Amino acid sequence: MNRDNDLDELIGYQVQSASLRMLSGAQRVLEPHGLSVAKLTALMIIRSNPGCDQTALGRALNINRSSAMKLVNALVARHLVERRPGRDLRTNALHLVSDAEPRLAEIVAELRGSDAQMTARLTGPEQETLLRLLRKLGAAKGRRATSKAADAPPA
Amino acid sequence: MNRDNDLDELIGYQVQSASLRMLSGAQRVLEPHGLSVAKLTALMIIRSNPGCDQTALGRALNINRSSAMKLVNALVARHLVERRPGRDLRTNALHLVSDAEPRLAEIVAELRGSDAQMTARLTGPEQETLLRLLRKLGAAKGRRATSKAADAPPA
DNA sequence: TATTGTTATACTCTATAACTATA
DNA sequence: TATAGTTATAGAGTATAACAATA
Repeated sequence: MNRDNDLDELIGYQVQSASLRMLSGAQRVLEPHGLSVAKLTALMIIRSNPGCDQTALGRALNINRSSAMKLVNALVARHLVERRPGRDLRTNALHLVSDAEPRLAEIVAELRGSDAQMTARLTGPEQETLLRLLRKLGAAKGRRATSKAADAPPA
Repeated sequence: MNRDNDLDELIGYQVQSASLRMLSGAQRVLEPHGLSVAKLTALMIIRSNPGCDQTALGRALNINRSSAMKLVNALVARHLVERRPGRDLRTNALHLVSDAEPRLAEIVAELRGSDAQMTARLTGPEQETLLRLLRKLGAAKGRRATSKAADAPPA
């Protein structure tokens, strides 16, 4: 197949292509654990913000309350997260369960291995440059990616 | 919200984050045209490979026959693509409709504008470097991203 | 009134499996 | 047998809208 393509010159398109390729590696690691990138990100956020509520988690993930609830349901079902009484009677306080921490560490280690494998084509300095440019591309300056989540205005 | 995150050091994670951010810009452009990134990519592939069949299109997009068919249905409904008789009686030959070319050109122009806007934070040389590294990251060497599409073995 | 969690419902994208016609 | 298209069905992820309890 001819892959000639007006889009190849767009950074957004190349980023998206690279993302899809690397995603497959991440999914190979995460699927056996019943996780996805979004779920793993949620776990990281909960770990860094113990006691946060579902709405705040949704805002951080750019999804709405309803979707955040489903995501938390899945993490609770996997015995990774628990809902404790929150700051008032409407609110849940999200916490990692006690043994989630080491499980998370193991998953991240596997992920690092997969990431290293998939970026082996680049030299060390190239990898550093790529990371720096990607971070610069995304460095928030008050603005956030627009989302359709009515319940999830900018964090 | 504290965004501390073990994953931020992973290239795959940064690529994915950047992809999600840039996707929102692309979607703003594509949605009014009833398109998505996958649909636009399909149009590019069909334009570069006039007469290709649906299964080949699916392979190129890493989706299976069934999904490729739905995608083509949507493009036909939008009067962008037509199915003509193929090389044998089982096969469709996919072609852009006659006026799709200028519509495509306009969409790509809009997309270029959106891309430029979203990468304005990087200098010109930085943009070139980023593009080069992303391409190097993805440069196929006989291998392809693994997919779950049973119908879509490597292209 | 506003907010949190929840439920019901729907849409998009993709997958698997089975069927039909053709090769 | 194998292949191309199709159909039916299902699952993941997300959205909107409405409701109850609480603030």
